Amino acid sequence: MPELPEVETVRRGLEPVLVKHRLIAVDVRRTDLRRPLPDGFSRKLTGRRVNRLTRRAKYLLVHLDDGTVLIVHLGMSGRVRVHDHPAVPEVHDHVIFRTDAGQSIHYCDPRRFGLMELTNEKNLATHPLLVNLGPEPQDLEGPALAARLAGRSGPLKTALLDQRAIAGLGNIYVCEALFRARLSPFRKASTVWGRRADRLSVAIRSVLGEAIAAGGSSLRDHRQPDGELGYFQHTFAVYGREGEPCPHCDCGGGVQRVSQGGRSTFYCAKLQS
DNA sequence: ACCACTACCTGAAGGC
DNA sequence: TGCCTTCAGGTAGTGG
Repeated sequence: MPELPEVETVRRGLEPVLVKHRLIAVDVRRTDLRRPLPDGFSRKLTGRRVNRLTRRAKYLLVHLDDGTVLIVHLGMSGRVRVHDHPAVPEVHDHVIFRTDAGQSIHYCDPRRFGLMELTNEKNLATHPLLVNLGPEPQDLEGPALAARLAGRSGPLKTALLDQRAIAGLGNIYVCEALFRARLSPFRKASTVWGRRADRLSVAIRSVLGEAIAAGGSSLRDHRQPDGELGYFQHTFAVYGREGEPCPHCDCGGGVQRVSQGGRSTFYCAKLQS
């Protein structure tokens, strides 16, 4: 689930739970996420107060009162659940944070592609995980987007997934943005400039903005023991809709699915060029 | 510098 | 019911 809008939704959901609160316990149940949790993870976080919660691309950043910054990535299957009272951990709840307000935050990640790292404010900007990230999509108007795509001979789809070019998009929102912009996923990335780049920029920002707004409306689900995130997918135009009629034309072929770089691309062959 | 491909790990879904 | 294959929102490492 976690692309930029989902991480932003998690950030907003956790803000009232964490900010200005103290971590009174950090229980590590598994250390082997995508990379091992740092040494002394629990000790370094326990007792700290959370000053701010920010986001960079798909990374969640927890800023603590001693200058420590906890970097969290949700990988493919990372989820966060807030419990108002201590709760029995589920199988894939790998890290549990407890706050001085009595709430517990369970970090759940079945595939363990997520990660947690510790750094500090001083080294945050140059941290290896963050230093090569491209700009946030919200900051990229057409010309700036074109500049990020210039010189790239590979397909547009692949370029948009490259976090060094533009940071925060994943497979779903790339498909959706390309459909909105009426651009072919196979088009050479460097051919997107001028009006096409304007269109793509608007499409990216609108699809992310709408997804965040939809996520925001379901934040209360975080609080509920059985609450699942799952809302915006009902509004996908093409993602996961292979074989269904194209929502904006009657091309007959409907939504197609192909594999690009090992990932599924959903698109309409007639509308997107 | 870029690109295609693979690996990491578990679970869900579909075919037989 | 069960076994097998395929696929899934991410990133990083390899070799061409």
